[in-house]
Amino acid sequence: MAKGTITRERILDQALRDASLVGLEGLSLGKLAEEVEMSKSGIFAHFGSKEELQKQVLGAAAGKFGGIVVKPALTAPRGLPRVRAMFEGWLRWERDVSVPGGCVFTHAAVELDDRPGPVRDALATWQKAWRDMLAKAAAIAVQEKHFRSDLDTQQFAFRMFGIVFAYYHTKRLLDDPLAESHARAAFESLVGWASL
Amino acid sequence: MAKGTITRERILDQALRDASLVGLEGLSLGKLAEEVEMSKSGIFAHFGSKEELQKQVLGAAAGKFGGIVVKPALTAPRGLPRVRAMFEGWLRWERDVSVPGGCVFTHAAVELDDRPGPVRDALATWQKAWRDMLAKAAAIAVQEKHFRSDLDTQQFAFRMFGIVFAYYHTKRLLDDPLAESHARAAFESLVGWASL
DNA sequence: TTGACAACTGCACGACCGTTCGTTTTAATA
DNA sequence: TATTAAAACGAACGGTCGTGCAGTTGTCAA
Repeated sequence: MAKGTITRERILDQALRDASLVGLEGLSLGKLAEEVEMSKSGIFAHFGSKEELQKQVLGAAAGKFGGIVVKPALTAPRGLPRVRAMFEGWLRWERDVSVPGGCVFTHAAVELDDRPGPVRDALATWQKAWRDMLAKAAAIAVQEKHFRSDLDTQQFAFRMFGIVFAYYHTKRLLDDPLAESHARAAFESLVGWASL
Repeated sequence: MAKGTITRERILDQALRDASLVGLEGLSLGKLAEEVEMSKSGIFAHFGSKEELQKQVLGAAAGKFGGIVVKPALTAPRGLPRVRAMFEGWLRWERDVSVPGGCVFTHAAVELDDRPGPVRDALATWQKAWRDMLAKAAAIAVQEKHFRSDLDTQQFAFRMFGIVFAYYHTKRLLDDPLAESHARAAFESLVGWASL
């Protein structure tokens, strides 16, 4: 692997950690430069603009998310087990060391929902893809007869998002240690609702 | 009313609109000064620090929230009707003209969850108060025998938060026109779960 | 009408922002 | 080892940020 690529990945790893803490807008080239012990212009040269850096941070996050959540879930058996694996993976992702400040997508979603532009577009695309993966997994669970046949799979995905957002909020802002048990209870109830 | 008070309220109204779009960190005294047609230092003099401005913006938001959501809900009959009124008020709040960028609490919650300080503390206090109001309303619904007696009211509040967060995300970032119907469906299902 | 105080302005400050550019160092290649 | 391209640096740019402060304007009571 070329040296430039290695450096770029080190920068992106750190930028991802920063972004999970302060958001994509909060990213600072100067701060980043200190953290990876490079010059500001050296970092800048790798991306050409802050916006490009932000896009690549989102891409890096999507890569990690794929490894931590999506890939393991796809090895789980089709149907309910896979849906469960997605939920468990999602909770795991929120705690992962690569995003010490919590899910960077959640942070970015709130930051960017009123700021049109390519970064927002990229984020919306990732988020829709994940939502549709959840809905698809639910549809497969219907096929496998784990879920009832008249299930609204988009509604199912909507509720799963809700549970994870509430988990994020309850745990991170409210510092409530019961957040995880509340999330699991809500998920089990959701599965029950989908099953019959 | 003293002139200073009137000006301060005009500033806070505009700051609240700004904060709903760009967050509390994104607030800028310079931008605010243009918008209310005052000097930057004139604005600054009213608050003494940006942090104090942020706290007062949260306070102003809490005031509006009280008027738009809490007060109407408390005039609704005890029990399920009041719980419904809270949900409907919450959706109304997200669309209110005073917060064109959506719920300022949601934005601030994500921004501040990793930034300790008095602003974060103030926000967490407001949010816990609202969560506990929801739980209390559910408890009253249990009293009134609208909800089952073994209902976990904190879990109920957790799920209601989840539905509203998912609504916010689906509507604002994903631009999905079905967001509201998904939210209502999820809420009705929640009420069903709590009822028996 | 005058005096006193609140409200507001204008200017300047140091710090940090993203970005540009010419130069120097480092690494790969022949 | 000599050549060449990639990678990183350092200094500077124009701009915005929150903050401080001396001075001007406006308001209201005596």
